[in-house]
Amino acid sequence: MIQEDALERARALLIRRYSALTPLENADHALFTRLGPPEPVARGREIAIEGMPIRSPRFLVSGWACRFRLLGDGRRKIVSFLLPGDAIGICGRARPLALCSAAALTECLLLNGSPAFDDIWDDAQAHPNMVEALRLAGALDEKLLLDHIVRLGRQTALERMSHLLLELHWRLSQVGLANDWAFRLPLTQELLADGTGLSVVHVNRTLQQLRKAKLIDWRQQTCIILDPEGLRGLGEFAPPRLSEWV
Amino acid sequence: MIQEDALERARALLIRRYSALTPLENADHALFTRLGPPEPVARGREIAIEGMPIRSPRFLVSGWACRFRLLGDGRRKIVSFLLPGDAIGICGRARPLALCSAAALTECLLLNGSPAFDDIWDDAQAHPNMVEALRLAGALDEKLLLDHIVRLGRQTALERMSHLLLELHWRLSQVGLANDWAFRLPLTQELLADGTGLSVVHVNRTLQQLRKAKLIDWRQQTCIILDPEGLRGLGEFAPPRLSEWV
DNA sequence: CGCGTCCTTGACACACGTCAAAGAGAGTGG
DNA sequence: CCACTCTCTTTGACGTGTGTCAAGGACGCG
Repeated sequence: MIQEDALERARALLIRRYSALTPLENADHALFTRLGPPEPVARGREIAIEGMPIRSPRFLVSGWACRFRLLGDGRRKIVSFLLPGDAIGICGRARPLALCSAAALTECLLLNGSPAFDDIWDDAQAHPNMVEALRLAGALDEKLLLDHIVRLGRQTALERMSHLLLELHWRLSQVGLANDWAFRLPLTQELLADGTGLSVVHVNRTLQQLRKAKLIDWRQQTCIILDPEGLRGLGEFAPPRLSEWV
Repeated sequence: MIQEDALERARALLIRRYSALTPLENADHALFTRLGPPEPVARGREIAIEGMPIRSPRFLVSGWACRFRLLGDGRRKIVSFLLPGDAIGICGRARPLALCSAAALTECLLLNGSPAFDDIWDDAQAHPNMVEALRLAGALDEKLLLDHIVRLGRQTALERMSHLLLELHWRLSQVGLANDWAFRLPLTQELLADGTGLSVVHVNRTLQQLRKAKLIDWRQQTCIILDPEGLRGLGEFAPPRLSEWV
């Protein structure tokens, strides 16, 4: 059954993602078989609403989403992009109010994490590695937020774009969604603008600049980083030192 | 003894800060008597260094500090300001690598939190409220980071400054360091620039604009918010809904 | 008094935003 | 298979918010 097949791939992806953070055991792998029913979300649909209680912990297993905030006059800022393998609404047993909204940018598939998390919080001793992996995932999220702040506060358009592309590539490669330096980037320039704090027009020009400089190639939702070193020189993106994060 | 006196005030401040997040019991209050020796830090001195292991959990009990990142060419971005009552390096028992550097902006006093945290993590059941307060403090930190991202990505200089001033005022008022709408703001304009992602010159002009509009007054390190409503209209700062954060 | 740090100003440059309109593709329906 | 529409990208012209440079104050401090 295609449904089963998708679920199997989702589990493999989650295991890959969290194993990269800290080695997991069979007991941990088993957690991923205990995920709730898959929930497909259509593009544009909201996944969370700022100020409303978080529903339940979920894993994004396919598609792209984002967390965002709106200002009174309609200006929008994308706070972070959510990629396959990312968790949504993990905060122990608590169900606090969402700090920002989240929405699907493409067709998405979510898995309810409640059963697994009930197991984990019921007996944290039984899953020390999984608890550690979740802690590291949280630290990684924070690192990305800090990167984002530096990007917005002190980098030029060209640098921001380079940095963001390198970040996205690194994250996708962690879950096997990058072929070498090529990856699917299903974002419109408007979304990139809201992500980088630029205007659409300027995003367009910045991308053209990167293309003309032969640093990247981007056609039909596929981005290829042609010159990783060159791009790094601009963006100063440093992947997290996972192996040393204890 | 003056030392003892300062310690007593520090404890009261911490209790006030964390009680505001969730009601604490006597057992929790007792934790704050178990804090390590006070560590004074001179202005400009580093408190943490990006990429180095975090030393131990500490509480900032007086003075201002900040977390920051540096870019290759010396550009600096202040990621967040640390105010009295804020914790530094809390992440369970783990001692991961610091995600960014931190430095004292004024003379600071830190208290080592290790003894108290050992108690807490040894037996989390014994201090449910304190654990909850720490979780909320973490959520609050994240909220502030998200605010910061929106500020940098989608607000003008005038809006950013208004937002930041309202945030600082709210945080200081939580620990009793604001007299109504007046508070001590021991920052140079250069630091405000690194905090808002602007240049020093533009910070200067922005502040003058706020002053001319009779929204604020700022002299000798004392800031007075003359027109809270006006400032809020610009900055759109919304204090966290603590009472509803469950 | 002289020095350092910080604030303030003015003139100027430019990165980026805004506005408007014209392509380019992907679907859709006839 | 051709309009037709929609969304998204691309371009040009132009405006402006913010940065940069450079110099001069103001103030505290030794």
